[in-house]
Amino acid sequence: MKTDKIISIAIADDSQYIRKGLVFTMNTYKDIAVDIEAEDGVDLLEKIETAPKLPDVCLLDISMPRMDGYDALKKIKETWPHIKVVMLSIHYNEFAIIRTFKDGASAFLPKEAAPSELYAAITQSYETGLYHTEPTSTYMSLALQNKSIITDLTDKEIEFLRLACDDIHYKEIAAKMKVSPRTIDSYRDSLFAKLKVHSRASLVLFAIRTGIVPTIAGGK
Amino acid sequence: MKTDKIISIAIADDSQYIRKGLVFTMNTYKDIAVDIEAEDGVDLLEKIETAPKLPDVCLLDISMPRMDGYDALKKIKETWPHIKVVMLSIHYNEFAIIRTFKDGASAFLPKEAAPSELYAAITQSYETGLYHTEPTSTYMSLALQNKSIITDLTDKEIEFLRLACDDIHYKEIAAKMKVSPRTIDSYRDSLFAKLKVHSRASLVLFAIRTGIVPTIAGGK
DNA sequence: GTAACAATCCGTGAAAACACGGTATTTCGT
DNA sequence: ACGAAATACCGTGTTTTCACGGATTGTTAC
Repeated sequence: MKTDKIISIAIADDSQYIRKGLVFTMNTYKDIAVDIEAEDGVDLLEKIETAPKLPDVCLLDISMPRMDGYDALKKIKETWPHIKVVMLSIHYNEFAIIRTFKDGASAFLPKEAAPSELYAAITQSYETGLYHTEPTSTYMSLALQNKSIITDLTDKEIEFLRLACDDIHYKEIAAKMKVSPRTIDSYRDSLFAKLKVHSRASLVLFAIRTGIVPTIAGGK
Repeated sequence: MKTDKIISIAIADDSQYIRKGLVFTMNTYKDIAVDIEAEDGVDLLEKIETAPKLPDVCLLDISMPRMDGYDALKKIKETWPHIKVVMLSIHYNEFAIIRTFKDGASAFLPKEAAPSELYAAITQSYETGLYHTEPTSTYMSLALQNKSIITDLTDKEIEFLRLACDDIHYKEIAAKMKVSPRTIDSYRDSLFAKLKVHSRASLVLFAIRTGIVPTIAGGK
C-alpha cells in the first residue's frame, strides 16, 4: 500500500454472526483495524459520535432494523462527508447500486464478495474515494446517460410501494395516504413505467429485492 | 454436560462470513467440533457422504442456491435418520417452522439467536433429539390441533407459487404448468384459503418470507 | 415571464383477478 | 369394497386492477 497508516473501519450489520465473520476476516489485514461494530443504523451513528476518533471507512449492510443502510449512508455523508462508505449487501441490483452511489457511497459489493475484494474496496475507497467493479460502473454510466431502467423514485412512490406490500386494496392505500384512488393509480402507473413491470406482484418483488421493504415482517 | 463426547457438527450456509462467524463461535465450546462446512445443500450432502465419519448434528440455513435447506433436510433425514438437524434461518415463521419439524428437524432458531442458545439447541438435539423454544412449541401444538393457519401445501401449489412470483399473468402460468387457467384459479383460491390472504401480492410476500422463493433473483 | 419539466390528479373502458358454487377423480383408512 | 377426505378440475358473475389519454399545479432555467 502507498501509506503505512492503519485504516480505521466501522461495521454495521444486524447479524451478529456476519459481524463476527467480517471482523475476523478484516483483522487478518495488518493495515485495517475494526474499531466500531454496530447492529443497525441508529447504533452506528451513536457509536461514531461518541468514538474517540472518527472511522475512515464504514462497511454498511442495507437491511437493518430501526434505520436501514440507505438512511444511514445519507446521514453519514451529511454529517461527516469525508468518511468513506462501502456498501455490502445481498440487495445487489441496479436500483440499490445507483441509489447509494447518488448518495455518496464509495463502493458497492455483493454479500458473497471475497475477502480480498473487500480489502481492495476498503483501501481504495480510503485512498481515492471510489472503488468500482464491472456491474457498478456499468450501472453508473447507464444512469448518467439516462438509459437506466430506474430513475429516481419520489417519496410518494416509495410510500405507496411500502403500503402496496400488504394484503389491502388500492382503495385502502388511498385512504391511508389521504389521496384519491385515481392518484394511487398514477403512482402505480409511474412505478410500472420506471421499473418496466406490469403487475402489483412485481412491485412487491422489487420492493423486497431492493430492501425498500424488509424480507421479514415488522423489520423496519 | 452429561457426556464427554465431542459432538461433530456440519454447517451449511451460503454466506462465507456467516459460516466463519458460526465456526468461530462454535469453536469456543470444548465439546463441539465443526467438521464440515458447506455452501449449499448439494455441497453438504457430498461432504457428508465422503467424510470419514458422519456428523452428529447439522446446522442448516434455508435459502441457499442449488439445493435449499428444506430439500437438504428431507434428503438428510431420508438417508441418515439418526443425524439431527438444527435449522437456523432468517425465515423464522409459522410455515417454515411447521414444515421443517414435519420433515424431522430437531430445532429451529432465528438467525439472531445468541451463541448460548445455539449451543443449547445443538447439545439438546444431540442428546434428546428435540429442542423446542416458545414459538416453535406453540406452532407445533396449534398444528397438531389443526388450528394452524397453514396446512400442508401440495407440490402443485408450490409450483404455482413460484411461478406467481414473476411479471406474468395467470394465463401464462397455466401454459407453463400445462393446465387450464381455471385450474390455476383453484390453486390460487386454495392458497388464499390456507394462508388467509386475498391477493396475489400477498402470495409473493409469503413465498419470499418463507424462503420458497429466493429474495435475490435467479438464486434458486 | 414563460418554456420546459416534474409531480400530482382524474375519467373511462378493457382486461385481469377474485369469489362463489359446483363436479370428477384419486387416496386412504377400515 | 366402501365412505370420507383430499386433490384436480371447471362455469359464471362481480370487483379490482390496469392501460390510455388528458388536466392541473409547482419548480427551475434562462
